[in-house]
Amino acid sequence: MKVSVTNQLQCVRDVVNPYNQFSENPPVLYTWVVMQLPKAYQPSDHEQSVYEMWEQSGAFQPEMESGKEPFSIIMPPPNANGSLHAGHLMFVVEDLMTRYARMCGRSALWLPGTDHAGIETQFVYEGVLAKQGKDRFDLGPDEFYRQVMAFTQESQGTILDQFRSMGFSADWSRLKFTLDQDVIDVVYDTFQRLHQDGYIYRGNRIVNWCPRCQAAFADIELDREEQQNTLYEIDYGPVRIATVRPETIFADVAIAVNPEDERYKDLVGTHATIPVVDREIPIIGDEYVDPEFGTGALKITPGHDPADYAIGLKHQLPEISVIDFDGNLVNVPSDFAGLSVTEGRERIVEALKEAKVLRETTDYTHAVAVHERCNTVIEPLISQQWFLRVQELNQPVIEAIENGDIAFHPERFKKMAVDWLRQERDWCISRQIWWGIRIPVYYKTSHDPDKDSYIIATSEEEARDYYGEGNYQQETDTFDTWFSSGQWPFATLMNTGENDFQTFYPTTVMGTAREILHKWVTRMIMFGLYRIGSVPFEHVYLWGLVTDESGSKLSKSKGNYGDPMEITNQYGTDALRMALTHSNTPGNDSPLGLKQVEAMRNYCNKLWNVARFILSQVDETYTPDDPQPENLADRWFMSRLQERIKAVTGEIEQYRFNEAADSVYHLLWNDFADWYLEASKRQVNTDMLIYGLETMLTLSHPFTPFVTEAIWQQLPWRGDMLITAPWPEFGKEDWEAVSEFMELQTVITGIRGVVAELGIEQPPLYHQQEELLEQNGELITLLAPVSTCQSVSDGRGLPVPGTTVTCWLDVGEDSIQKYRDNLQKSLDETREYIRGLEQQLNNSEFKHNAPKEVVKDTQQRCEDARQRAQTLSEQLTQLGEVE
RNA sequence: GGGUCCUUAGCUCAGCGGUGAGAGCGUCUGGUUUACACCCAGAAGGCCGGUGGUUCGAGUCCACCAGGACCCACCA
Repeated sequence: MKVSVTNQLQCVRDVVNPYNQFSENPPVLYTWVVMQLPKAYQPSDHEQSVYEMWEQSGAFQPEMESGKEPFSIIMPPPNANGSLHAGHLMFVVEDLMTRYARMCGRSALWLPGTDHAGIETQFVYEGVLAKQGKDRFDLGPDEFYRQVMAFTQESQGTILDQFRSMGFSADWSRLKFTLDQDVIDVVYDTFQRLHQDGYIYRGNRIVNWCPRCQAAFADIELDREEQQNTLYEIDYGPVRIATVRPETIFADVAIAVNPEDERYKDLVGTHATIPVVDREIPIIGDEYVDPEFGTGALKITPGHDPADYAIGLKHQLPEISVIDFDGNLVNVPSDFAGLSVTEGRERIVEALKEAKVLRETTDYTHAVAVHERCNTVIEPLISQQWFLRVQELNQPVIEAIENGDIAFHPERFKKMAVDWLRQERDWCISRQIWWGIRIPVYYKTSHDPDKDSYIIATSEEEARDYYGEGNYQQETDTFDTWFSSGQWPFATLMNTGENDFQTFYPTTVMGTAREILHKWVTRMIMFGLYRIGSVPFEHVYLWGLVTDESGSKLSKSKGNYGDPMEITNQYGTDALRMALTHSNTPGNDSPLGLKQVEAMRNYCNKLWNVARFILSQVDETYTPDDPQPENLADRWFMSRLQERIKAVTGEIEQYRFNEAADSVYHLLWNDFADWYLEASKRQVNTDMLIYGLETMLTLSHPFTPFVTEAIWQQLPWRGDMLITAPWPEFGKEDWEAVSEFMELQTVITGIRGVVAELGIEQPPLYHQQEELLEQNGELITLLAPVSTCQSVSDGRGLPVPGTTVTCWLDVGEDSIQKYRDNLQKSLDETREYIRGLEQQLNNSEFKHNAPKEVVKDTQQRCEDARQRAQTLSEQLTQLGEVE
């Protein structure tokens, strides 16, 4: 007989459950079927079919026009050509939030997309070309774009399949790509408006040039790399300067000194001479110069240093370029022309030595800027680029953040975002990358002096309308990828469905890595406010890196990079998801260890087995009724469930997903499995068990969607799917039951401790008409290693420690004496504890200032402790008598 | 140079001002309990980095110090 569960899951909605196959046969006890299920949860048996069921059912698509409150997250688009890596793992919290919202009855949309990943993909494809002995210049921008597009479309599926295997409940029917024409149109429109409003300009400015990529990059795309260099001190006639870049002396236009510097004060206004070429340059005064550093005199090279560029502008100095786009020297004496920067440096140092102007060299370690993608040293140089003036545009962003229009989780990133926005300089938005969105600009080759030198146009016809007939050249530069992805929230929603933008903008949450707070998050807010007039999201949830257990970043080169797919294959996707959620605190790195994943695999298995046990308690005709607590354990567990539902709900709402995961974990393992399930072996309350199971599955679903749904599909009375089942509501808590059951737990734990410590076998337990024990004797004999639980008129034996309930274990005399010390110690500790509490209670200021509940609580605590101490001491006295 | 975070059990980390400080893993002891050995029961293990301060009350808030991680920045 086939009992494979997964085969049953193919039908969507009208799910077949394992009973149906017996329906024409004589009734078969469900217990029997359940016991045929594997003892251990096998993720691979379920994940694919469960996912297919969800996807085919349309559960990932939000219910539109339902009047439901919308909830939306725009997924940070992964590289269309890439595969799943550590950087995507925290997306599980977005799935978690989406699933939670969906279960709460909201119209939930998690909108996925993929990114063309300009530079990265261009690199990859250039590699492909290199194997054919070609480079991109052999193809030209248009052909190159065409080929990369084909390449991307071919490999796009991988990452999406992997996201599916992670259980991501994104609405794939709305999938967008950053180079979709409708997205590009939105970006063009924004560019047009920004230009009209005067925020865009084209100009010769100093930029961060990567000779490797043949492109300019924004400051934020650079990394710093420590480099060992030499600081050269060189005589420039009357002053001596210090530099690490002697090869740029040909581009010097001035020497700057601090005007307060006594040594050089008088030289300001006179001239210095560039050695080797013997060119005279002015000596100027500027506060920027630090008299303490080097010689206190700074050579000014506006063409090749950003700081010098700023000084040059201030003093209206000329700009000389001596390094070309390949990083070679140009416009220099023929001895140096064509040399690379490094060779040029060596050659000029020799020349300086010969000229006897090189005075001193010192080793110097400093940070040089390198391109974050290829690690090539950046050459600052002047080139013509497109810029966006951001200061004014950032103003409303700062206000929105400070007003709290956007809530940051954790909050500290609010300040970081604002600080960055305040100091951001004009943003160079043009890239000499070909795989990207072409800047919509045309130039007329012979341009009419009465008209602009360029025209914003998306096609040549448009340009022609303005300029008339002639030869046109299209701008080959593309937009910085962040210029377009900054518009992603609305560029997507405007093009995914008729009412999507109206319904889901502003989106609810943006969840992303904290490292792109500046690059992406602040810019999305900026574009949202500029284009739409409202923020693009109401909450920002930021996470750090997923690292290995020692806190190192996961990387292939470090060898600690496990393919996440290997982990999910071995332990199951739920285990990885739960481990990630559990080990992540907002804003911080998450060390992910396999031990943790294993522990969560065990959690999934525990869930599976709890279900197996409970299902074995019902027969196939069972239909659940409202749970009615019948005994103390029922009442306690019912109360405990209410409390936990409330807690988990609150924790999720407050973005404390790790705590929510922890709550769910312990609810299952400790409360449900260790206590309630064990207790219910005495008296089965089926409705309670089922209510507990269903609640447990629901609470756990956002964390571990597969196993919970797989179990849900086993519930014969259920024809629906857990993914769209309602999130549980919580009712009243029963404090009396809680406190009574907890006392019982204390007694049981106390007995277990004593018995284990002494290594004895099931002694009888005696008490003197203790109501709690009298009513729960059977439960105690079931859960604690005692042979019986009896009321006696004259109790004797070893008192059970830690409880106010007076009871004794009937053990041998030597055992009692052996344990006496433990009891004495316990008594001493309790007395010490009481002393502390009394001290506090006697403090009039405490009574005066502390909230009433706290005082009352403290009194209660003290009272309980006194009672325990009294019980203990009486019992010890009795023991003494025995002795 | 500016900023942020971290420092709690052997390891990795939670801990939202309220009082004997928690988890997972690891260690030790004992278990062939038909839900689960991916298990059960028990135990050991902490001056919560240091010094001050605020408070009736501090692991939690503030200041400084020490060590570590990261982000930003135009000292050549």
